[in-house]
Amino acid sequence: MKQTVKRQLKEKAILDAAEKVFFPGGYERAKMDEVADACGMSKASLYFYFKSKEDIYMAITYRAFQVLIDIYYQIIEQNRESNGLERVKKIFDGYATFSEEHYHYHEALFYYMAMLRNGEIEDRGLQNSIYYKKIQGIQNLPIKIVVAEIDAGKEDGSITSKKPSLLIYLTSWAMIAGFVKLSVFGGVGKSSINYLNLAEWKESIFTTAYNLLEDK
Amino acid sequence: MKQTVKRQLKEKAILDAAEKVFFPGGYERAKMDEVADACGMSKASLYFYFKSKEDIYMAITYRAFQVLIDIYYQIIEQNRESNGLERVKKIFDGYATFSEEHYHYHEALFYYMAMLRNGEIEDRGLQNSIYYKKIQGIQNLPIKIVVAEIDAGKEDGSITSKKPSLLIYLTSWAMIAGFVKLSVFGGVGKSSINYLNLAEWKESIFTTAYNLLEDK
Amino acid sequence: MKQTVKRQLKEKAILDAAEKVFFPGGYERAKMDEVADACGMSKASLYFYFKSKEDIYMAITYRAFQVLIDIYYQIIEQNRESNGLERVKKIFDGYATFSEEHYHYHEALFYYMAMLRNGEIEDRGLQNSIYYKKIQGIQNLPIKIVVAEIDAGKEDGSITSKKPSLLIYLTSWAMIAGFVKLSVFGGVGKSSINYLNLAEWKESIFTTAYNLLEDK
Amino acid sequence: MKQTVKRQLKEKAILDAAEKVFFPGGYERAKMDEVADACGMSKASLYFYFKSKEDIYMAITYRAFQVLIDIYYQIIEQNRESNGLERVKKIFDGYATFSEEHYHYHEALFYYMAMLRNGEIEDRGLQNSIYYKKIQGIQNLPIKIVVAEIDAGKEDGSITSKKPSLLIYLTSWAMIAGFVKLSVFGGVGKSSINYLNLAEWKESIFTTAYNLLEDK
DNA sequence: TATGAATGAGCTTTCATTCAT
DNA sequence: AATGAATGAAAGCTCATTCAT
Repeated sequence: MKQTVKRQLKEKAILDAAEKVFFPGGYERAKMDEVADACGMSKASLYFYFKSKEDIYMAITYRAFQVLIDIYYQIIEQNRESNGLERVKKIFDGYATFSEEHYHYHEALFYYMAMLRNGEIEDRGLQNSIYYKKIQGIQNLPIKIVVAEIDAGKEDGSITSKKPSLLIYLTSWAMIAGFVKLSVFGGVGKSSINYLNLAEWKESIFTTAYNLLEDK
Repeated sequence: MKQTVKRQLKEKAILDAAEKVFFPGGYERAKMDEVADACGMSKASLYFYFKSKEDIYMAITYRAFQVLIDIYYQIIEQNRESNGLERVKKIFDGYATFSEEHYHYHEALFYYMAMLRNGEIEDRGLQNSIYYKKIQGIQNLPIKIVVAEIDAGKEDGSITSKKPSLLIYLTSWAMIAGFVKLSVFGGVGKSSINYLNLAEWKESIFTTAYNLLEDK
Repeated sequence: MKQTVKRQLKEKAILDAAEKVFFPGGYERAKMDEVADACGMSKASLYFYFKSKEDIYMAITYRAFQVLIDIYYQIIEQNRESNGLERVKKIFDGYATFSEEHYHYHEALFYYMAMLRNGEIEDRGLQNSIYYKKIQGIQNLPIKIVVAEIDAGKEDGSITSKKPSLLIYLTSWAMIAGFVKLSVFGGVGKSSINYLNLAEWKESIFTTAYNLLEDK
Repeated sequence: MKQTVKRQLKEKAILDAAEKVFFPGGYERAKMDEVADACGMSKASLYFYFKSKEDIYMAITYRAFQVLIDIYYQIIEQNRESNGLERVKKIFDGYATFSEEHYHYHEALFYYMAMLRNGEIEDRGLQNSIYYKKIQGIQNLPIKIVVAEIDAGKEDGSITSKKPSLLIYLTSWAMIAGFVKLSVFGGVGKSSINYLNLAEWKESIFTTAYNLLEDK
């Protein structure tokens, strides 16, 4: 039992280091040497705990899913008393917070989805990665959870929209994810026309998302 | 003069090939050898026309901006008679079409923006790339163009929203871009909950975007 | 005493496993991990019982010598009544059987002799291997035994050849060993010219070998 | 044309170097770094001329076949006037010379045959090696050539043996190959019993081989 | 005794880039 | 203008061996 704990601690240390190394420059540009340095182990040790570089990346992606799912569950837990509408709004806020505070996890999620789309999982021989399998087990949870909450809101009457719950969620997700990706532009733009009050924009995004729940 | 034309033709050939090579697997995974093969030149020749691999990528990104801007201009041209609202709606449609038909350009645009955000331009010594400079000259145009049209719509009374035009555009862009990125999920999902009618979703996205113009 | 027995049992288990792992692909391609797996021990344990990978190989080579010598002794024992000629013939048969049934031991013997030739024993720091020393003690026995039998045959008149006994043995050994190595060709060849009846060939080999004993 | 010549020269240089590096310690122990050093090129250049380490080895093996075949052809050419028996005897001598003077080629031939036997060609992804394909084209030639000469000898009456020609050749080959492998023992043995006059032994080997042609 | 963990030192191979012609 | 050839500098991964417990 102790062994297992120790091992998990080490794996965590590696993943923590890997995140630091992988995210600034992207997966491809990161080097295993750097990961090893970053966690004070030898490169060979990395391979004792993980099968390959890609395996580490899959483990991080798994974390990304876990973190998002945890956030969702927590929000639901903490708003047990509220109605569905309130909970779903909080969830939207939660996603925005997640993608701002854990921008790299957000990226990892999208990177993973792109891999799914392109069929790269098999190209890269990832079918056997334990972490890929773990991800498969939970990759639909974020959607499932929120859709269930939207449904609950419809049931308790707080959400009046007639749109399919899945459609509501995905549209909101798209909007918020797009916002996160683009928000860089509000800050980067230097010409007057580009100037945008980020806070104001964000508020607008959320208003629009909330509106979806009310079928306006 | 002839020389220049010839050179441009070669450059075009290289970029056409590079697009085919770069996009399926991403910039990092693409190899100059493949680009050379794809355009029937020697690797060394590539370096006669472009300074580096990244330079080629910048040239492609420049193309991406050009293509989008062209689409916008064309739409405006072809709808000179309509009012601002109609033109802006067409522009939204145009962006969706662009990102579906030229998915790789869409990606290139976002890749470029990510580089801006992370300050990687300098990290990778791209400040001197001619194409980077060219991009700088037009990178704000897409926004400028659309914002101008929204303003026109407000002027001619067809757009009633009180929101800042930039905000309207960016929010719509975010939504549509997010949709494009996520639409994979509608197709990938196999469980019943994940099943989503893509056309329906898209319609919903556009309705929401259009609504932004009317301040509902 | 018990300890020693236990230890010997473990060593045997390791060597059994090592043989299975070493031979299909050769010594260099075999991995200690595989040996460990094959005998259900940890890699580290291997190093408790043997000094190194090469040491294990030396131990196997020692086994190879032992097995061959045992076969010789047994044949002699079982043919105590026969004359020298008969015993030597049986020994030749025995060698063929040995090299067919224990092909890997046969290979090990030759691998060892190649190492002797190239002076690799010292190159690889094997002088101190206990098993190398053990081998040194018996490496000449196979020759000695058979030469003695040939001499006996000459003495009892059953072997009429005037050739030196050592020469007779080595020539026969060469022939049979060469046959074993080449017999693959009889089977591999697909063109009609390559077709060879292996049994017929083997018989011819033995006839030739037997003839050596009769000085034809 | 000049280009091709130059390239062939370089390839030759690499193979010459590789032989020096590969043979003393064996293929597995050799390092590409050493090969590069030995021919004064960069390691990367090696990969410009050859696809992989194994490819180089296949090229060397191809050489081995070529050298042996050349020797056979030369002997036949130079003994056009003699009868079949004489030519075949000379060929036997030729093989012995080949395997003594080019011991490493001799080894390469056997290494290759072992690979065929074990089906390692496919295991190691060698099916696509150009040199593997080249080898396939000539691997049966040595046998074919000699068998044809034995047949010729039977025709002209100089070879009286009734044995199948293939069998005669393979038996002789086995004997001589075995001799080459074992001859180390004549030199290595230190005890009196091991002392063997190599020349005498060799003579005996050849006498035996020659006898095969006369069906004694 | 036994082993999970750790690692130094390599390994083959890759690739963007440059050079010589 | 074009390219075959060359290469420096990695990169990911491996493995026999050792250490700590």
